[in-house]
This record gives sequence, C-alpha cells and structure tokens, in this order.
Amino acid sequence: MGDNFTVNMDEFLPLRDVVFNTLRRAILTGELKPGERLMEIHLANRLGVSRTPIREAIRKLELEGLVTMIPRRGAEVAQITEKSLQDVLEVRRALDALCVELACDRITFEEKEALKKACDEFEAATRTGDVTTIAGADVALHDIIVQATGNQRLIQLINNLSEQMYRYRFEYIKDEKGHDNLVNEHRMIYESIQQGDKKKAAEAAKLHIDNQEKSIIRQIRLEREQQLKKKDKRQ
Amino acid sequence: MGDNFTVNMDEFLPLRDVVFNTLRRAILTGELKPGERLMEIHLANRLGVSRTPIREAIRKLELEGLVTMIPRRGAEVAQITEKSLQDVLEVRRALDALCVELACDRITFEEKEALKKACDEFEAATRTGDVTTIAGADVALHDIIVQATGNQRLIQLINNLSEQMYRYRFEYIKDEKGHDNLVNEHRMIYESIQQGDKKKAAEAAKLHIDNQEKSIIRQIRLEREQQLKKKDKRQ
DNA sequence: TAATTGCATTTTGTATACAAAAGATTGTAC
DNA sequence: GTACAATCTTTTGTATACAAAATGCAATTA
Repeated sequence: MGDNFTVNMDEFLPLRDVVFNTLRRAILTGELKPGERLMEIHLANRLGVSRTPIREAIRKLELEGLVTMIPRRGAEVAQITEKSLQDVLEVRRALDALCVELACDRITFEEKEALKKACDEFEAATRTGDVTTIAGADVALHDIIVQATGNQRLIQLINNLSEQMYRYRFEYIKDEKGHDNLVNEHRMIYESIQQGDKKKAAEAAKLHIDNQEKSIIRQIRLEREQQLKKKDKRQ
Repeated sequence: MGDNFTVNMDEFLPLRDVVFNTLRRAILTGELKPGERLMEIHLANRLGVSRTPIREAIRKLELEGLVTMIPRRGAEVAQITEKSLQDVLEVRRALDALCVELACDRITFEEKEALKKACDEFEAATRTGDVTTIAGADVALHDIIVQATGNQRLIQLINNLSEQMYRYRFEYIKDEKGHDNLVNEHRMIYESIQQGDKKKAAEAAKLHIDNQEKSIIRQIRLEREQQLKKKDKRQ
C-alpha cells in the first residue's frame, strides 16, 4: 500500500479541509488507487484525527467525483474508465475554447506579457527534459489564460475537470516527441489571443485538447493491456 | 422565517442525503434566503436529526456553491450577485451549445420522437398559462436533449448550473409576452437536431440562453431597485 | 464435498459530549 | 451618555460512544 501521507499541520485550516486536501492529493497522485476502499477509522488513525473530519472530507470528495459512495459500505476511490475520461475531455474541449475566446476579449496588457513569458518558459522547460518542471510550466501557462477570463465559475469548473485527468498529465508530457507540438500549440494560442482572434484561438485550444486526448487514451489502453496480461499470467 | 420544511422519511437514504436534498430544495425555492445563516443545532432540532448529518450535508452544499463557509462562524446561504449569475450563464451558453451539437450526432429515433412531443406539450403548456405546468414542460424538454448527449459529466454539470438559476426560472416564464418566442426557440432547436445541423442547433441554443439571460438580469435589477427603495424609506 | 446457518468482527450511520472561539450583554468608570 | 472590560451565551470544531448493517469465517448438516 502507498504509505506515509500525513496531514500538514502548518496550515491553519479546519481539519476537514486539511484532510480533504491530503486525500485529494493522494488520489490524484495515484497513492490511493482506483477501487481502493477509504475506511474511516483506518484513515483517522493514520492521519491522527478523529472520524468526524474524515467523514466531512469524504463528503466533499464525493461531490467532486473523486470517490464513489457505496451505501453501508463506505467510500472508495472512483474508477476511471475510458468513457468517463472521454466525457470529461468532451466538456473540457468546449470550456477551453470558451476560455480562450473570453481571454481574447478580456486579457489585460500585463496578462499578455505574462502569457508570452509563460510560453518562453514552457519551451525552456521542455529543453530541461524534467517532467515535473515541464508540468509546472504547463500549469502556469494555462492558469494565466483561465484567470484572464475573469469568470470565477469557469475557473472553478476547469480546475475541477483538469483534476480528473491529473493522473495522466505526466504520461503525455513524458512523450518527448510531442514537445515541439506542445510548444507550437501554446504559441498558436498565445498569438491568437494577442491578436484577439477568437475563432483562431478556439480552434487552437481545441486542437490542443484533441492531441492530449489522443495521448491519454493511448496511455489508458496501454495500461489496460498490461493489466490484462498480468491477469493472464496468473491464470 | 419560511416555515415547515421537514425531512422526507419515506426515502431510504442516509440522513445526510435526505438533509442535503431538503436544504438544497429550501435554498433553491428561496425558503432559505441568501445571507441567511445555517445554524447546525437549529437545523438539527428542526429536522429532528443530530448535528452530524447536518454537517455532512453542509459540506456538500458548500462544494455545490449553494452555501458559503465563514471560518468559525459556520455556513450561510450563498449570495447571488449579478456577476455570479452572468458567470454561470456564460458557461451554460457554451455547454448548452455543446449539448445540442452532441445531440445532433447521438440522438436516437425514440428520443427524436420524444423531443417532438415535448415541443408540442410545451406549446400546450403555455396556453394553460399555469407557470408550474410551463416550467415542468420546459424542464422535460431540455432533459431529453441533455440525456441524448450520453455524456454523464455534461449532464451533471448542466444540472448543477441550472440549479443556480432556479430561483429565477419562474420570472422569465411568467412573462407572457415571451411565450411565443420560447415556443419558437424550442422548435428551432428541435428542427436543427432533427436535421442534424450542428451549427444551426448551436446558434439556436445560444439564442435561447441569451434571451433567458436578458430576462433574468432584468428581473435581478428590478429586485435590487425595490430593495434599495425599501432601504431609502427606512432611513 | 458443498451449502447453509450462526456467530464474531468490522465498518458505517447517527448521536452526544466537550473544548475553544466568537459574539452578545451587562456592569462599571469616566 | 459613552467607552471599555468582564462575563455569559452561543456556536462551531473535534472526539468519542453506541447501534445497526454488512462481511467473513467456522461449524454443522445434508
């Protein structure tokens, strides 16, 4: 079992929020695996708190779609199926397009500058080859665009949807051959926003998602095949 | 204070879900007003349960955006501002467009029939003049389209967003002059889906939202003016 | 040997208890 | 009458207790 996640007592938050963040993190990084049961006493002991904050955290994870409740049996980490991921991506495609369109209208001069810088930094990051650095630069870039929309609800939704794909982030970033494409796609998006060309921006954003989709779906199929092989061996 | 909401003990659900549904309903119907505090013991006594299920229900309402948490002060019903509503509508516009586009591709023959019937029934409902009947027919019609997308995530998101505007549903339905427009907009959407014309469908869906937006925003401004007048009088 | 029943254990669902923080109230001094 | 301080109340945050359901296992029976 993936061990040693602990509560971060530094933060001055209600325990339920600390637990919520901790569990979410554990699920997104794959430390808690799909299908794994979340048992309250167990988690409570492990995190050194009582069951109450654990339960409240689980209620929030439930609504976020990261855990599934089974009546009288408790929570387990939600399974990701290819279908559910395609559903998420289908929505993200539309919302990302909306994002860049809104950004075309509302982005400030400072944000444009920041976006340009983020593009350069992303390119630099790809040259380091370090996956974490690249992922960080990618998040930073997208964050600027999302924030530029000024639409709080949209920001919240996109963040939540991104979360669902978090486990696969690294996979499509690992693929070195794709780096030039990613850099180009980012540049394309930046330029369209710079020019205020909504149509072009939306197309670029959709293309960007489509490419990620291909890469992620490929990854999922690969994983599933490997799991099947393992099963075969056991039999 | 808006009185007598009680838990519905018929349903066989964990108390937290019963409480969740009860409170949500109360908020959406306006029985619990924006800014009103949700005090745990008070609610617990009123609903005849202990604080635990109340707290868990509040955690879910929090993530749904229906209540706001103030640290060490508890929950209160989220305030709806014009900005927050515009944010919601901006997102809905994109997602409704996505909905009808997907419906164009995926709707089954039976669903097409049902949609046609729903259009007719909506028209019939407008002629009764009964607001509840009209609202019901409207929901039924939109439900068919949303379900036809087959995208669970999208269905969930649209339902949640609709929720945020629930309090204003009646207002734009009350406006009798708009009924013919609504009927026509529905027919337009139906026909585009029938023909599988995504572009036309998306345009129709967006127009539909735009008109609702106008009507809702007008309503909000009216409400705010009335509140200001009341305040003036008191001073 | 297979199936089933009964018991023990685990785990959730709910209620309650207690501590600490925030808020209201009262009283006193100026 | 106002300002400030002390105290009392309310309310949240957290922990724990208890009941009921589900699960697993062993023993018994066909």
